Amino acid sequence: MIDYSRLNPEQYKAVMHEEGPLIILAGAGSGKTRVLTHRIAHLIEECDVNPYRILAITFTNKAAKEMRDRVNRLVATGAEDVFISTFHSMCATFLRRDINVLGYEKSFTIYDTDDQKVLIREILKQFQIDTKQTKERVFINAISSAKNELIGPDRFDEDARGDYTLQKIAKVYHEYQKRLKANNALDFDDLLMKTVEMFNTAPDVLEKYRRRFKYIMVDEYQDTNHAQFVLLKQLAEHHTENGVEHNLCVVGDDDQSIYRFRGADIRNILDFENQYPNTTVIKLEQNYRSTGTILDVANNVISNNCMRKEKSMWTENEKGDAVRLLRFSDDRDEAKGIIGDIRKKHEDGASLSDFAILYRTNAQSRLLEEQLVYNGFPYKLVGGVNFYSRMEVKDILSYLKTIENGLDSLAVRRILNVPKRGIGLTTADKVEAFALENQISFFDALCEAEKIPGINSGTAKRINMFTSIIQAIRKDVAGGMSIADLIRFICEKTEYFSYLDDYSDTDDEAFERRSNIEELINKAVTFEEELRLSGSESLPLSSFLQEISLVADIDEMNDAVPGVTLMTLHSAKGLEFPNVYICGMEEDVFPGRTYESDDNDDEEEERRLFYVGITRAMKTLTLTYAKQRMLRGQITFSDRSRFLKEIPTRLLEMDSSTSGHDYISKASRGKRLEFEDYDDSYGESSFKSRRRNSYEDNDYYSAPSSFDDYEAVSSFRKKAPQAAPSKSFGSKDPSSLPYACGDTVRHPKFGDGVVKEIVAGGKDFEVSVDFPGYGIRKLLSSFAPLKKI
DNA sequence: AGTCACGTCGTTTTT
DNA sequence: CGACGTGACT
Repeated sequence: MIDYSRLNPEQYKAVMHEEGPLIILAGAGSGKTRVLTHRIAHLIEECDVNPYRILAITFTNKAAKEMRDRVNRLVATGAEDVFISTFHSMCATFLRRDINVLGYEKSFTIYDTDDQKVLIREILKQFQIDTKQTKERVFINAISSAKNELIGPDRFDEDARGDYTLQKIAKVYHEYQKRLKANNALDFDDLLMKTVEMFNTAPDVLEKYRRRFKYIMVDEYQDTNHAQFVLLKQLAEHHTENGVEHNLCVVGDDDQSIYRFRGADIRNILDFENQYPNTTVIKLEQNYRSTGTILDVANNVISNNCMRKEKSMWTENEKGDAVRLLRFSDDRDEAKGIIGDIRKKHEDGASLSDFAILYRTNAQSRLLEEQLVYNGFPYKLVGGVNFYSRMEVKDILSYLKTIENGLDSLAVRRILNVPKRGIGLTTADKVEAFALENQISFFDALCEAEKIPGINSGTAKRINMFTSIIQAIRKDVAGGMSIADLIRFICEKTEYFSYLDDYSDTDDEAFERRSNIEELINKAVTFEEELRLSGSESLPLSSFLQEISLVADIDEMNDAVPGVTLMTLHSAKGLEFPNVYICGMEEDVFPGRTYESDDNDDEEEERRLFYVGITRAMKTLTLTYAKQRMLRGQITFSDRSRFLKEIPTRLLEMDSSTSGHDYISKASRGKRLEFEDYDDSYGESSFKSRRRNSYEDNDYYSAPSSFDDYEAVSSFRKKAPQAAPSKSFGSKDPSSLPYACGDTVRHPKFGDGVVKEIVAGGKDFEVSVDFPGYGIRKLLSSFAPLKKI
């Protein structure tokens, strides 16, 4: 029996809704995930629906995992049969089964943005297009948005008539698709577009899914694009003997639509009722997350948008603290101030995991990280350089791809001369030309290297070395080697580690790169274990490659690891934290440059982003800005964000120690701040005194205050996350390790864990450590940056 | 073929 | 400022 007692009347109504289209307009913090999970549970437990016939689509893998866990807790059995997935993974799964109707191999690989860039670059070179005139970005963006609109190269061509630039793009688009197909690869946008295409081409395939999925649920509907809209329309026609029914339930909040830049079409949510007649509309307007004050701020800000469905969020929660607005002289002071503030609260007993610092662009994380490291605070950074796009990881993945699917020329080309084999660019180009001419793949051309004109026997020999390594590995894989062993095998055969040593500038860097490979091996182990447990019959290697090409940064976040969370406002969507800081509240930072046009749409999207940020906060919200900031290498002065003016002053508290003036208490009293009144331009002297004023009175505060100190921090930063290299390298005696069984150790990535077992192997020791939230990890003592604590 | 040094350009945001 | 690509040199 399911417990519905914690649902409010609207939530209950949504949960009980069974047949027919349903749109749930769920404001921030209104418990929409609770509604979705309860609805799934209700269908399974009380309506006797086979879980296998329910499809739930989320925005990220993390959200999907969370949803599955929660459904699991609600229903007795069957939760694992519900198809819970992201749009992209779902499409990849569908395509794996039937993409052959479009003339692709089922073993297709998925190209990430880097691969995309490489391919586009090659094409531009081939066509001798001057990238100074039209930058490659333009091509990538144009192709991507075309695909999101389901416009193929031919349609694009037709539409481009009369426009020189568009025609140029059309030509590139054609070639791009041709090459993708030749490489048996799909890019992210293809996953959606090709699925729609597959359904159009093979109605029987579509019918299979239409019959299967009787109930479809979509989260974050406001961020769907046209392709996703069409895909849903295709899928949601469930045929019964009485005709067609649309058991499509979408959940969204137009105020939280923040992905217009990547094709999200807000009209999908605004027009849903017109698209599906007889739609039931339910609004969830009670907020359970934030204090009254925070919600009040959010409502005030978002009310400045015109393009929105009217709704008003309310809460029964207490009013809580005022929202703080802190001013700093520059970006470094801002970082110091925020971390100092967290430190204060932490010493008063708050857990570091309760804090999140949000910013507009990833570049803003650096100074914050510096301060966190300086203070010795653990932190979790979401975004930035993706783990899977690190050079060494991409290298290994390219080996895996080559072994799995020799058609992916991009992967083959990448590793052809990695580690160095004396096969240069000119040779690779000759091979490519030969492959093109003879209509064979790049790899097959390599196999016939001696036949390629212009390649001497010496070079051909070296090429043969490469191809025979690949073929040797392929043979061993057929013998049923695990992915983890396969990676180790690749590293061994190619002497990859010694290549890394040569390649890296410092020992630290080499160490870091090795650790990343270790980490990849760990991920492979975990993946294969899960795959085995789930009883899936899909091929481990290809599903592994698919899975990792579809992980988002946010998916990698682990809630069990303690620490301050750092991420962009975009990544923060769907999350909540007791204490939230939003930094860089300045014009040209947030909102970012919208100089192109006076387009209100851009401003409104930025405002929604701000709204998303505000509504992440449960207890306290702190907004900060700096008068002066380093922006792409230039010191720039900027004004406060226009959004700050939209917050009534009665809800704000300005820190007088940072402002240096007591403007607020006098100026406020119910009316809005007129920021122009406070011209806070100040000279060097006040800059210094402010600096002193801010935090020096805190006797525990010891962040660097001079440039020299800062230099010390930088070098410290480099070393801090890593433990001293193990002195036991080469030794066989476990007691020479700085830790032993039962000790608690710290890992920069996994946090704290307990050493379970130490086994001597090869040159060093394999240490098993139980990290809460990650499970037991096997690490090599000479690689793993473990530190006893 | 591989290395080094210089120039350029750039920043949203992400599946 | 720093990453990255191009070009000249060994």
